[in-house]
Amino acid sequence: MPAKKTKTAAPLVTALGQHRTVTSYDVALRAGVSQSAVSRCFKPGASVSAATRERVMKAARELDYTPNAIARSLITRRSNLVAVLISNLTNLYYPEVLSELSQQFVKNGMRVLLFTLPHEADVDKIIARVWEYQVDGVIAAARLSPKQVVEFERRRIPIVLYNRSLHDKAVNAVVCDQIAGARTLVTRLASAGHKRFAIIGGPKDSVVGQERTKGARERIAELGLREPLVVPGNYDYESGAIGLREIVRQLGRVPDAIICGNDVMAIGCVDTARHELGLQVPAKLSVAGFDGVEPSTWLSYNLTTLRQPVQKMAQAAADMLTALIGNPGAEPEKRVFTAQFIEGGTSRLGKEIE
Amino acid sequence: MPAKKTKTAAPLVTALGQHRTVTSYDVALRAGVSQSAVSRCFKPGASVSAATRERVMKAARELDYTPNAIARSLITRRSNLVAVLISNLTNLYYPEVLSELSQQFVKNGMRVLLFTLPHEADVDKIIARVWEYQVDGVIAAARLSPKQVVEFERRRIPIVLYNRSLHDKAVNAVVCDQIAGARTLVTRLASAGHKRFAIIGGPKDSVVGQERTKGARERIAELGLREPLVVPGNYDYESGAIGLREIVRQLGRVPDAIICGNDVMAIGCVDTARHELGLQVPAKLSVAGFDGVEPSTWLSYNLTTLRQPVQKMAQAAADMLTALIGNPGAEPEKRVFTAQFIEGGTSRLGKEIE
DNA sequence: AGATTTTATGCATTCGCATTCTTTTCTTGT
DNA sequence: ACAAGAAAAGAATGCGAATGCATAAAATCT
Repeated sequence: MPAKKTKTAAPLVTALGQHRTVTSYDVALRAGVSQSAVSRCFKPGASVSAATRERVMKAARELDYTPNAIARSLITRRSNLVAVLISNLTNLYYPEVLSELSQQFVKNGMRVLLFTLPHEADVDKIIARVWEYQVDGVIAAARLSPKQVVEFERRRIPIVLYNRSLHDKAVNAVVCDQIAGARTLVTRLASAGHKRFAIIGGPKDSVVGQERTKGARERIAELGLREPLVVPGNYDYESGAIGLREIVRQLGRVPDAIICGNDVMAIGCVDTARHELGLQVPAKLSVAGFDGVEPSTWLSYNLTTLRQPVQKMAQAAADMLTALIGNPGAEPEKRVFTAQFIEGGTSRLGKEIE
Repeated sequence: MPAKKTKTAAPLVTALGQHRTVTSYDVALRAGVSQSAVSRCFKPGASVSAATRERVMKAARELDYTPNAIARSLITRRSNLVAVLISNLTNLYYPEVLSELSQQFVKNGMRVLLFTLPHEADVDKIIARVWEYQVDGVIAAARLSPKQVVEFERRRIPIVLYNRSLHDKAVNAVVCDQIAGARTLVTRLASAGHKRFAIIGGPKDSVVGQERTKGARERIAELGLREPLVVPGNYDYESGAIGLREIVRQLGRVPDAIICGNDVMAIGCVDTARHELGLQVPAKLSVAGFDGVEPSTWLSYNLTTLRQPVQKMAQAAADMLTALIGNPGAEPEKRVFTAQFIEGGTSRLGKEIE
C-alpha cells in the first residue's frame, strides 16, 4: 500500500536553482493548517477564525503567496476574464472606449483580454482564440457578422455589442442613436439655410455609418431638399480628403454642407478644403462630423459634431455584461444613448447663408 | 470498494437545461479512444495515427470541442498570457503602441491581458492583479517605480520596459534615443538661425520627458545659446496652450522656437499661438514636438517632430519578451531606436531668420 | 452539567488537460 | 512465420485551489 501523502513538501528552490511557484499548500504547511484553511482565508466571507486567518496571512506574506487565478478558474468555472474585441485602435474613437471599459471592468474585479481585429485578418481565426480562455463574457466593439455573434450565444458566452447591433435579431447592445443624431444635424444645418448637402459615408459594412447616412438622407428628403451626393469613406483622414475632392468633382461645385461619417474624416475634409482647395470653412462650406473625439475640440477645427457619451456608454456596457454574467438567461437588452450636438465652428448655424 | 470510473459520462445537457462544457473526455468517448489520445491530437507533433486523428477531429468538430486553455495552463505552467501595462490610452501615442503589441503577440500565439493604469489609481493594487494570472511576461509602457520593476524580477516574471528604463539598474527595455533626438532638433533649428529657445517639458516623473528636455538643454548650451526657459507640461493639449502663455508671460516676448515634450502639446501650442495670440507659426514662432503621432501629419499642423518608429519598437518589444519567456536567464538587453526627424512646416528650417 | 447549536477545521475529491509509464498493435527483417 | 523493434494507444497521475461532507471545538441554551 502506498504511503499516505507525506507532510514534507518539496523544497521551493531545487538544487538547480529552479523555482517552484508557491502554492496554498506551502502556506498551509508554514502556518500549520490545512490547505483548505488557506483557501478559505482568501475567500471573503468564508468561515475562518481570526487566529487562523492571522497565521495564514502571515505565512502567505512571508512566502509571497498569491492565489493562482488559473487554478481557481478551473474549479470555479469562472475565469473573471472578459474579452474585448476592438477593430481598430488607430481609430481615435476606440482607445477612449477601451480605456473606459478597462477601468470599469477592473473596478468590477474582472480582467480584460484584448483582441484587436485588423481588417485584413481572418476574424474567425482570432475569435477562435476567444473560446479557449473560457472568458466569462465578451464586449464586441468590432465588426462581427451576425453568424459570429450567434456563435457566441450558442456557446453561452454573454456578449454585449458596443455601438452596433443586428437588424434581424435581438441582442445585448449599447448604442448611440445615430439616426436621431444625423437628423438633428441636418435639421440644424437646414434651418440655418443650408440647402445642398453632400455626405462622406462610412464603410459599407459599418452599421453605424449606414445609419448616420440614412438618418441624414431621410431628413434631407423630408425637408424637401435635393438628394445629397453620397461618397464612400473609410473613417480615416485621407477618406475625408478624397471624399471632398470627389464631391467637388462630381457636383462641379461646392455644396453648402458636407456631413462626414466621423470626426476624423470631417477633419480631413476641413483641412483639404482650407489648405488644398483654398475653400473657407465655414464661410464657403460647412462641415460636420460624428463622435466628438478629442481632436475635434482643438482650436484649428472646433468641429461641429455629435458627441457620443463614451464614458456613460462604456459604463453601461460593462455593467450590462457583468449583470449578464451573473444571470445568463436574461432577455436581450438594448441601451440607447443620445449624442450631444456640439455646435462648433465648422458650420454656419446662425442663418448666415444667402 | 468503489466502482471503477465508469464509461458512461454525464450528459452534456442536464434535465434543468444547464450546459456542461465539452471536455476532451467527451470527445474521447465519442471517438472511442482515450482522453490522452484526444490530448495528443491537439498537440502538434505528437504521436497519433492518421486514423485516430481523423476520428478525434471529427468528434471534436461535432461536439464543438475547444481545448480549455485554463486547464492546459495549469498543467503546462505556461499561460500564454502577456500583461501589457499602459498608463494612459487617451495619450494618442499609446493606442498605436498597444495595437502593434497586440498584433505581434497574437502572431506569436500569446494573448494580451490589458491593464490600464489611471494616474490617480493605486498602481500597486492593479499590479497585484498581474501576479494572479500567471502571465508569462509583462510589457510595461507605464510609469513604474524601480521598486515595482524589481518586484517583477523577483517573481521571475520577464519584463520589458517600453520607452523607459531605469537609471540605476540594467533592465530589458526598448527605447528611442530621446537625447539624440532632442539634440538633432536643436541643431537643425539653431543652424536655421533660431537663437532663443523655450521648452514645454513633460511631467516630472516621465523619464522620456526628462531626457528630451535634457538633450535639448545640453545642445543649446553647447551651441553657446542663451539658456532656454523650461515650463512644465502634462503631455496634453491644454498643457501646450498653458505652456505657451506662460513662456510669453515670463519672457515678455516670443522666443524663436518652442520645443514641446510631445506632439499633442506642440499642437496645443501651435493652435494657441495662431488662434489665441494671433502669432503666425512658423513665421513668428517655430514649434516642434516629439512622437510623430497621426494628427501631427494633418495639414493644419504638419508638425516638425521626431517620429518614433513605433511599429519597429513594438515588434522588438514583443520579440524580446517572447525570447525572454523561452530563456528566462538571459542578460538584460536594451534596444535603442533612433527617431526620424520630420521637417514639417511649423518651423523655419531654411535660414529664414534675420 | 449535559444537551444542542454554531463555528472552525480537515479530508478527500474535483475541475480539464498534459504527460509519464506501460501495454498493445503494427512493421519489418530474416 | 516469428522475433525484435518502433509506433500508437491507454491508464494513471498531478497541476493548484475550491468545496461538500464529516468531525471537532467552542458557544449557547436548558
